[in-house]
Amino acid sequence: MNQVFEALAHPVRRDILKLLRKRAMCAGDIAEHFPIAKPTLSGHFTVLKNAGLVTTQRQGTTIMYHLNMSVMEEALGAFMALAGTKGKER
Amino acid sequence: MNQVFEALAHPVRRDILKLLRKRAMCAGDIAEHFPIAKPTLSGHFTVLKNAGLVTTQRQGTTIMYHLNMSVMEEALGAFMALAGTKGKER
DNA sequence: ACTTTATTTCGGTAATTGCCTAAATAACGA
DNA sequence: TCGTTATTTAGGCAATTACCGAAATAAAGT
Repeated sequence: MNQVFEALAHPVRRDILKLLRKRAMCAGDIAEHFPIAKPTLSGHFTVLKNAGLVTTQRQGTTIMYHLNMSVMEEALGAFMALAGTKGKER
Repeated sequence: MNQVFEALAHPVRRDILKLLRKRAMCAGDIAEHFPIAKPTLSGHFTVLKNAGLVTTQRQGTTIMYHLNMSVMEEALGAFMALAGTKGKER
């Protein structure tokens, strides 16, 4: 869980997650949304992957990045425990 | 909000918040819960304070640290927006 | 004014992070 | 197999972070 919080600490990584919330995307498509070099983004992908927040799936020459919702939910739960919120009742 | 996520990235800082969730505490009392030097903890306090997650209030020689619930809730909201959860309906 | 207690600031070091360009790898089509 | 496209890995650098011990500051009691 520590790796998750560390991954969330960088604004670009949070923006990547926000993009992937809509749909899975390949590295190149994601790169078009940011003014930083692709190798730098690749490093961010690695951080997100190691945290379990995204999964990858190669499709030919491209690699699709998927948001891992279950880990997102887990992190949300951990955060709520921290904030003192009882849970996500509805 | 970025400062909040950065503050949450360190496990010791998250543990400090967890402690303060129960009750406000002074720096010395908090220090007893961690095997690290007081100047190091003082640095963590500064990070939490700059993020707005805690507030301080001097009482004589001691300084009380209070959890700032409103900022915690804000952060929780930002996290939920990230996770795609609609909100904290109940 | 001096001492004690609580906490921070200072000065320094080792490790990590974030970024880049250049080079390597992977998959594909001609 | 050669060239093209997509992405990662390697190498390097500047800035930041996390930590410590020593010194400074703040408040209070004697």
